[in-house]
Amino acid sequence: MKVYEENNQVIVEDIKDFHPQHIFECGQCFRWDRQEDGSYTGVAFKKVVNVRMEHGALVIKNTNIDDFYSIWKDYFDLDRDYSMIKERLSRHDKILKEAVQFGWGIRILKQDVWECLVSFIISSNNLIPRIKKIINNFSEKYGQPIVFGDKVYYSFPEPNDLYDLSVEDLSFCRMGYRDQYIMDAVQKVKHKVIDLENLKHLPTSEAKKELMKIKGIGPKVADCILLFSLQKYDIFPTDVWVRRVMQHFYLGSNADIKDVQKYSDLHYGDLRGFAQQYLFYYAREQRIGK
DNA sequence: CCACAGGACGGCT
DNA sequence: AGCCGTCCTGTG
Repeated sequence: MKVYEENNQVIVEDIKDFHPQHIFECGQCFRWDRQEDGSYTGVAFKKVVNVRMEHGALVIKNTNIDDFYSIWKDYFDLDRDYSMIKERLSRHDKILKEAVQFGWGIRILKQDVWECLVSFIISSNNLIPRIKKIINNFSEKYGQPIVFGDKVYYSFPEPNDLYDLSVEDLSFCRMGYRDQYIMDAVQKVKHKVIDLENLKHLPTSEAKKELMKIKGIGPKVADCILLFSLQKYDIFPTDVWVRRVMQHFYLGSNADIKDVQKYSDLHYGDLRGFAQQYLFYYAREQRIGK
């Protein structure tokens, strides 16, 4: 990995298994938007950057070497060998091999825990375009403005920004009944009922139990937080799309979520999280099961 | 106007 | 423990 900075951008040469469209549209994040030239602009860790691939190099605009090493290298999971993961998964069966080929440039981002937690509470019983809109409303109101190009972006609000709010203060975000769940999360963080920084160090099942103390976090939402921000890869978040693709290819239409969990435990082992991402993206883009 | 799409809660057995 | 009506908003 050769890295250098020029003109307020960082260029990382010889990057494999990285395709912005796959990464930002496989359902793991909500704050990245496709630009007309196919690049993606997004907000993470209070920064706005634009990302694209060019001749095998990753080009990150509006950043510098320091931020690359303190933020983006980890965020984009650049130290992980995805070729190895894809090879191992492809050996499983024809379906998974096809899903891996289809989403060849997927990476699992290492997102901020608080942002991920709030975002996936909002995601429950909800559709992706609306989730993005709600998170934008929320950030615009309680985050900090960041100018990039001719636009203003907003950082994701931190717990401190929200301590004094009431549910009524969230109503304009249009998140519906989920507003009280967000306030419950704010209160539990404020009063240290849950310690977000410590979750990473707990075993997966313990961390999951902790997360589910918050209203609005059930098994699926907890699994997403574990996978996308706590680096727990031995889980298989199962939403309707994942259930459908598993029914369609492996388990038949009578399979429920428990059957899906059992199957993934048995077959994908420590690569469950990665398998889920390839299958989810494949299922959604191909509208499998619909 | 109605049907539908999305997980979790809570009250019921 | 498991079942199921209900929660909110936006789209077709």
